[in-house]
Amino acid sequence: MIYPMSRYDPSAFPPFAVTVDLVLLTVREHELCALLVRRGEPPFQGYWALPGGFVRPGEGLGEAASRELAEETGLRAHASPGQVMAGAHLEQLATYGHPQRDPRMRVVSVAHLALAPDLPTPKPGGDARGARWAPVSELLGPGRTDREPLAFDHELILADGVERARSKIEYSALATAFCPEEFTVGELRRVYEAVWGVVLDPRNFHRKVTGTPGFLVPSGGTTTRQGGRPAQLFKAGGATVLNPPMLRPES
Amino acid sequence: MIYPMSRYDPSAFPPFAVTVDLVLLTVREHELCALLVRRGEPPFQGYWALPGGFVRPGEGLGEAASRELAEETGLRAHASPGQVMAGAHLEQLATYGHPQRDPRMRVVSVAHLALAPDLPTPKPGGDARGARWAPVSELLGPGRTDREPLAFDHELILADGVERARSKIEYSALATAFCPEEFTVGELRRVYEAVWGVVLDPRNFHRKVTGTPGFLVPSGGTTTRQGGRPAQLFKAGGATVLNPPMLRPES
DNA sequence: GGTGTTTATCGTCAAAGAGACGACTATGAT
DNA sequence: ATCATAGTCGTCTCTTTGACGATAAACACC
Repeated sequence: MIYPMSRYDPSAFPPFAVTVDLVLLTVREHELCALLVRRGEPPFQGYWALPGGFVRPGEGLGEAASRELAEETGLRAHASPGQVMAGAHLEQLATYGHPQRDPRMRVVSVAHLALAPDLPTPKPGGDARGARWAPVSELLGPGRTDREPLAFDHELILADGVERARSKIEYSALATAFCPEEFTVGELRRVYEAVWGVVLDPRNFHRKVTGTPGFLVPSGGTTTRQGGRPAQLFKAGGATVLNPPMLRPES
Repeated sequence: MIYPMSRYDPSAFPPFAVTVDLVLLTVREHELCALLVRRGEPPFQGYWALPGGFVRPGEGLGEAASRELAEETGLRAHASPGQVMAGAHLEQLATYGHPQRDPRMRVVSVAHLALAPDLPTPKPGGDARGARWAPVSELLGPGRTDREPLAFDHELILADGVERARSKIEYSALATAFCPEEFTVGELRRVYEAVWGVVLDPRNFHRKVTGTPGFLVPSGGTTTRQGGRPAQLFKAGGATVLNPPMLRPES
């Protein structure tokens, strides 16, 4: 027995600060982008960072993430089991707790992943600090030694979030979270192309998504906003898992 | 600006206790089992609970989980990116932080998922408390209103861990973590059958796993420990993701 | 030794799905 | 009118799957 009798007494153990950080992704101009905010205080003052903040005393983790999301974007989302509401999807990503990840004290960050459609305001307001949508390729591209690093371990968190999003749109209907309420098959295809960084065959893609039951439901209208022949409009169907999955072309 | 200037000052925010809990799964006698320990102190004194404990001051989350695993089973594992070592796989599962999940104070638990081969000792020693392998079906089965509940929110954590394991053996080579270093195709098939709770066609399964490059590598020998015709022995190959995945029969 | 039982392994066949790509349609731009 | 742009429907082939027959090599029993 190498443990003190107080092993089960939480007050006997050193306190941690708990934060939530948000990997908020969207697709803008055919590129996968993440929301960054500029830090106004040390440490990492002036660095770009993922939006986030401390979990409040009476607040659950998902609640805190949902609140942060609303503060940054005005979007509403529920963090429960990957629920989509008011256009935003929010789910827990992973927790980062390296002892030295914050130089001031022991901080454990519960990162969340949020997927949102392209938002009307390029730089979401509601906060005096600077904020921007940064193309993920500029932040994580290999060999980009010249880029300015993100604060803390946020580059790692971002990479994990992007990887989660990339793999999750394979076997779930989550890609629709990047689209407005009504969208065309072509718009959905461009989401996949942007997130995966590939080009997909429009005909096979069309056959696949329209043939997967519950993925898309026709909403009746058509649109011509992409140019070319008018395209049928769809809404996200009730399906959450895709069986069989969308296949990411092997690179 | 609804935030205090101390928004970025961790010491200005209320402290949390941070624990790691372990969903440690194995396959025993064709059944998926989880390791439970009996609580010796309030709250939930006498209840069965997932093994776990507080994260120490200088310790990372994965480190803490790895230490707990070693304390409970003697197994070594590294939590880094799903690395398998000395027969055990360990990865972060999810974090649970409902404000009232521990009646004493605010505790955030970073749950980890561990997969191990059937261990020699039925009741792992190293700890004075009681411990047992409980079949998952007895803990989570639907409609079992008579079963004794687990401590805290551990039933939820266990359910999430089991679901993660079930889905992860579909598209990764993780099922081999349930097997000893050398194993036969039939033994691997029984792992899938136990975890998924289905029966699989031995011929199609054999074709599938031996045809997936990097999944299995022949180790040269054969064994007859299962009775019947001697079976070829394999070791886990280097592959971590299976493409195409194993398909769970639709129920 | 036979015979049955058990498990492993190979083969065959039909159905489903994926990738490649031709053809046609309906819009706007020039 | 012609062209460019996107969308949609089909066709063909190849791969993979699921169902299942057949054979092989051990052991248990008579």
